Amino acid sequence: MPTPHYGQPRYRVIADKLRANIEAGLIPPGALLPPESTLSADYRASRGTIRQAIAALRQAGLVVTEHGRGTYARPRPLEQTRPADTTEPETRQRQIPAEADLAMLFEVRVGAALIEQETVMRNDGGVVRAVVRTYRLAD
Amino acid sequence: MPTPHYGQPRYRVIADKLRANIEAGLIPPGALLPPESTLSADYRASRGTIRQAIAALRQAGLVVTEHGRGTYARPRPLEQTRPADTTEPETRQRQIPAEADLAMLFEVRVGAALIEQETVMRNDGGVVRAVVRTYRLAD
DNA sequence: AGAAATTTGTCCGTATGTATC
DNA sequence: AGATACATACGGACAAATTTC
Repeated sequence: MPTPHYGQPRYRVIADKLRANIEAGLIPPGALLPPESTLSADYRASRGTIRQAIAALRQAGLVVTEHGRGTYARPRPLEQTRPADTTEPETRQRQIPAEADLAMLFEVRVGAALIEQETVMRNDGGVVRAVVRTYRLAD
Repeated sequence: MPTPHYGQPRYRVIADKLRANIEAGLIPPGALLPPESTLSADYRASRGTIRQAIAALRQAGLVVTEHGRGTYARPRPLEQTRPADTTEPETRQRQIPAEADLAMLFEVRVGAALIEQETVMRNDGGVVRAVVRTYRLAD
């Protein structure tokens, strides 16, 4: 068999099928995907091609892979309820005692009161993109 | 040659060397990198390994690749122009293992690699006004 | 315009290393 | 310690896009 990739390459096709299975709930969020060896047999593709497909899903944020363990479907493609809320950053504020590193920067004693403001930014899928923590003196 | 990847895998080492060459200006911005076949000979690595290294640079946004044409160094990653302005925020970036709280937010296991970017903002007198720490997933 | 050469893209098979169970 | 599963690396082959002659 040569390597004809008319239209879409095989790894793309396989990635799309896996994506469909995940989004359809056939592979529930948090569950392990079948191991690469099984997928290789199922889709009649080499392991390298399967890995390429999984890499595409990983880059799309649909799965996470852990060495020696497996590849998990991402918890929550979701939404529903709340129309525009998903892109809105969540912010929370609290008072904390200064750790050594922050105390040094602010030139206060360790344990001095600081205000920590934490903002969590997520993408449309609800996956955390970044966490921003801002520290100021309490006063 | 077997496959010993003690410490760092070969593709990582190669990627780092290429990155150094780019950032040192040895490969000027916008210029073509040597073709994969040449890199393969230069670094005594298979083409697949070279492609892995380039993929890492591409993901890092340092290069762009075009089918049939080649891989270009990206115009300007960052830095230069340091006007010694004391009120300018100082930013520093490093990789850290995820603490429990951040691991939970990012949905990774404790100890996973995170990028922490810390910016220290001072007033005219040099007193720290605020510290902003931004966390993202490494890679 | 067309053919050849160049260069990246895809795919396979195999072997071995490393992490987890 | 053994089995399972992902990671790295090699080599070869052919496809597809671009450039060159």
